[in-house]
Amino acid sequence: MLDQKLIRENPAAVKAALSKRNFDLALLDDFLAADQKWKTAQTELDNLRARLKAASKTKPTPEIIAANKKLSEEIKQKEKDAAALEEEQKMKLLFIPNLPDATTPDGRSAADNPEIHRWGEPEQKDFTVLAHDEIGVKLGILNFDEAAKISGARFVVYHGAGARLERALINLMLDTHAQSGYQEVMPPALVNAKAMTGTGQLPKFQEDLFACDKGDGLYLIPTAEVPVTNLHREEILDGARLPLKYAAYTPCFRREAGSYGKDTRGIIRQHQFNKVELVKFTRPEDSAAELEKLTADAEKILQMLKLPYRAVALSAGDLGFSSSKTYDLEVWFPAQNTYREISSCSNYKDYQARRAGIRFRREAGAKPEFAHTLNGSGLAVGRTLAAILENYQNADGSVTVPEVLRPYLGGLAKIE
RNA sequence: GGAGGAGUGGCAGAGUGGUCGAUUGCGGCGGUCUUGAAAACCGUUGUGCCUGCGAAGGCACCGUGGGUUCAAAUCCUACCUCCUCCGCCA
Repeated sequence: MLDQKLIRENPAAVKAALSKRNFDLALLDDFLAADQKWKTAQTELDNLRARLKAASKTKPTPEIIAANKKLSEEIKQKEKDAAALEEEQKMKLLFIPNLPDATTPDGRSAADNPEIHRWGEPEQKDFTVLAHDEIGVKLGILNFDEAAKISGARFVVYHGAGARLERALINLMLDTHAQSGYQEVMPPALVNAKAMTGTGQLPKFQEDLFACDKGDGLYLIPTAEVPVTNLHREEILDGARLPLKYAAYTPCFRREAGSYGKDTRGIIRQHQFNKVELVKFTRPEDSAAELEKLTADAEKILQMLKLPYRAVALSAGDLGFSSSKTYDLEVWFPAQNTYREISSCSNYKDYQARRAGIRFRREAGAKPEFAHTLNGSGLAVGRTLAAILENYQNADGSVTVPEVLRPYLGGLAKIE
């Protein structure tokens, strides 16, 4: 969330920044009004408490007790009022998105996202490349009928070399990131509401999440960003140890509400998919440079796999709710003749840190400051597999295994 | 799932109704001493919110919520987490 003092003291500047997003500025005024109400009530409450506190320290004569009793009742009522007002103020604050970074390009939608650079040249094939799902079914490594039977739409069953390829990709990614200094972690895939609030999925995006309905308050994670970022929730980190870098493989679960009709074929948009995620905790002054490095670390996987891709910068209007700056990596899909997102790398600055209470101390005795958090896919595994099925497809319907993966597949060079 | 025990400041650990934001020790920071360091000694050392240009001041926080009371770290209650034992289980 944003710093409430910043909103109070510079409402015009905050509005100007938020107006670059697709955000209803009236919500900001709502917040300011609620904030003022709460502050007034809280000040009155503090004054009453001060009176009772002083009175309670004197000897308890009957008169004093009678007077205190009255005061005490007044305080109780005021406490309820103030608590309700604070709740309202906080809730409104949680619905205000992050401010776009100064370097985030202006623009209203994905159509306005400028391309930053391209890597690799899409191979010119002298045959028609089949879509990843079509070739996957033909090769017997993807099965959508079985998935529909046991789970429903937007699920897939991997078989044989397909299952093995998915696993190989996970290992390649984790091994590579470990060598780049990321600590591998394997977190739970079920988390509580506090964690979801800390990273910004709740309260606004509840309908995008799968939730357990047995009253245990647990949600299936939509990304490893949630458990890994919340690893340090309500902590004060040692500034000397920053940046902290984590890499995690987890399955991810998304309802994909509101994406009806989009990517209904194939494994591009599934309710459950695998992803390796990179997460960093940095000092504020380092986060911009760390975003560049994190993006490069994700790109490295695509380069090792020799998959053509491009990097785009998300324009302010296309930016995720909690992000201040985001680069998307888009891999080439020959059958669709287009680049599709395979990684999203973001600098959240102190937005998640403030929600989740993630702070650090520059040195012993220094005041705690909010850390900056960043994360990015390194990469979405299913989409990587899909990209391989298309980019490495041969005229005879076989698929060559990228060289870097072969050691993970017992030397397998071709799926046929 | 059952039976017990415990959650207090960076850590350890006192505190069982008012004078407690909290004794003390360790650690941290500053200083004295020393050529320097160690030791010793002295001082200092939590977080958040609000008012204020500032100096300063006010309030809250002893796992979390609710309750009792004029007054709660302290009593009651529910929940969470951890530990020990039993059961069950991959």
